[in-house]
Amino acid sequence: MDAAERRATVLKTVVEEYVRTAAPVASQTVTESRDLGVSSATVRNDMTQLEREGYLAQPHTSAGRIPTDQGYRYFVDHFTAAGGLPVGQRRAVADFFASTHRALEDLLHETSQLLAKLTSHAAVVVGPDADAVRVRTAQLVAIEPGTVLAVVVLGNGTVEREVLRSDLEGEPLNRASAAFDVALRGGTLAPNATLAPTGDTDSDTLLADAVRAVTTRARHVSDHLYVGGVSRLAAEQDAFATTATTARLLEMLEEQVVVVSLVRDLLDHGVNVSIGSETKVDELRDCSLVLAPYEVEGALAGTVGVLGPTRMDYAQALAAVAAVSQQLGRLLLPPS
Amino acid sequence: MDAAERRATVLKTVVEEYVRTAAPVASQTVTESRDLGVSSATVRNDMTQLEREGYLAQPHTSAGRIPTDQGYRYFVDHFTAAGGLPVGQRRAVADFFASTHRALEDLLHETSQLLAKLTSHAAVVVGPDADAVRVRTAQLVAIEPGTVLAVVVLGNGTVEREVLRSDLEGEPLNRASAAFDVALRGGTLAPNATLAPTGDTDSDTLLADAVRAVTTRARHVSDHLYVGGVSRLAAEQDAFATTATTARLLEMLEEQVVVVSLVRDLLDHGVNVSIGSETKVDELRDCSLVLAPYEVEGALAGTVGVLGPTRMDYAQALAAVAAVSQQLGRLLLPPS
DNA sequence: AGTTAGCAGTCGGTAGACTCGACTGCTACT
DNA sequence: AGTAGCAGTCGAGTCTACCGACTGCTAACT
Repeated sequence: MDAAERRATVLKTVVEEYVRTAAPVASQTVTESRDLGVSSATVRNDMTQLEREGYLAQPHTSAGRIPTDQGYRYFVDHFTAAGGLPVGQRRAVADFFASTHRALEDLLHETSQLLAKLTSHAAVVVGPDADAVRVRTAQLVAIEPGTVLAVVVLGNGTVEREVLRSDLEGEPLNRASAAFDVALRGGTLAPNATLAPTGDTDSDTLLADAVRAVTTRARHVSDHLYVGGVSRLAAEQDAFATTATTARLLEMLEEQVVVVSLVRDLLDHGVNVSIGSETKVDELRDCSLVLAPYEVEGALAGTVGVLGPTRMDYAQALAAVAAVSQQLGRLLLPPS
Repeated sequence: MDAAERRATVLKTVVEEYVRTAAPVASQTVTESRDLGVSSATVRNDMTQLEREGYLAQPHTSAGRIPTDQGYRYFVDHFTAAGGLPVGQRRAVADFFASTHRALEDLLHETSQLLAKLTSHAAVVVGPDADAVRVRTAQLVAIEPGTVLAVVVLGNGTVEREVLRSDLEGEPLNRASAAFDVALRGGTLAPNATLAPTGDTDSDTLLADAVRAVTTRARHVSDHLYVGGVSRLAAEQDAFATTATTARLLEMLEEQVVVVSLVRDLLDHGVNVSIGSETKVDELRDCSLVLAPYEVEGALAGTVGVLGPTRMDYAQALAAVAAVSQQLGRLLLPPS
């Protein structure tokens, strides 16, 4: 083992110990927890170099080292190769997805809670970008006198519906419904569908209403963020500076839009783990995001992620998001 | 002003001051903030008596007094008569409900956030008990080959839908749909509807499926708890003993079921304000709930509430829930 | 050159002593 | 019944000293 290799091992050990104990790691702790065949003095030298290179930091002069964001980054990139989930957890995931038969919203919500439970951190589930989901079928149905329901089935299995006011019924409604289907089917819900006039004013009005309602609503729903395990954030308080920090974090999660676009943005750039200040969002300075996309029929359908302090068990989090995203994607496959 | 009357005023002042400053209130503070025409020594005597009677407590010997739960109770029962909301807030509520046109779920969710913003506390919105909502209309619609959508319109304006697998279409589906409507219309979604056989096996199967799916789902949805402003809870940390307390509180809110049944239970007993340990739930020992039911067409449709520390501006919270619940009820009126 | 033992130096955290000041409760007086 | 005044209590803040957990350096060793 040459010197560079040993330093990498020292870094690895520091990260693991720090994640485990939350206390700065001393050189002696390193030599004790792992047989490097060198003394603590040598480790000390390695540590000073790792600090010079930016992988470690010292909270104060006479203390052990803690990893910097860069240190975690190196750890994640080099030491977290595809670990599986422990059997117990793997089973929990399987059970959850086997026993479930819920509407999509509930499923996603409960998935976020499952992930939170698995990792003991907060978890997020983000729906697919509205522009990326294709319409499988669309129609208009009279449900009460004066009330029409617009129903849209999406590629990821969601059924969106929107209540509309209209006195249309019978054959004119059927024509409007057919036109509605033509306008949307196969396309995305981006609000740019061209509407073929049906030749009937009432139908045209209803049609326009329906398309507008459905497109705006779809955008709304697909930008929805499901958050599970927020209580973990409060429990992890000590990792954050002040209670005000936690409050700001919760606020951001409630606003949803920031996190949703952040998650999408990260995945667009192929990033699966974003550590501390790598995430450019100030509120997330002390947090890391571990993400995995889930796919339905080969198409990106959404993202699951874990949100925890930078001091997090990345290997475990990666295994958890991988397992959950895979199972979730399988479950969402239309049972054709 | 006789002695008893003065003591009540002292109690009132202590509550108001403590709510404002979060610091134990000294006898001198009372005489300064309100012209009682007596000296601080007299107030001290009043305070000892109020303490003996259980309305006030001393954190330690040489400190001012803080209200007990019983003290808050007296305050709420005697000094919070029907205050209105300040114009600015009243306007904010009106604007919110005027500009909104959303699906019910989103509306309730955003209502909880509105209420949180108004009061600077966490807010909850609880849907109506599933057993209390009547079905306005129900039907089955083919949306894709092999897929049928069960649509149920409820008395409070909700539209529930459930995706079912069935190859039924055309006339047999229409018959099943009619039977579905007959089975549910006018009744509640309690899972006890009697199903009249249609004489066709496939139809009967679908019908049974649909009824089962809809009843279980409705129960699920109506037990849903919308929580807004959780970040406020974190910000109010100092009111709670430890960060662990906050975490437990958040956990409970995430579980939903405890809070939902608690809220329903309280309202069933005509309680609008539940203070600290009056709420028998341990996690809520330091919290108060201020509730107001909202009604649609004279029937109880749900509840809005504020969840904050016992040290809360009750008058303001009461005004806020009253304004919001009233407007929400009005908005949910079917625009007939 | 890399490694090591040993030792001096740094600094956070804790414990104890002390003071300050914010209150109360009591007593004696009006 | 109400008040003034005073003694007494106790939390909170400050200061000091000290311990101990580490490091960084130096000099010796392989």
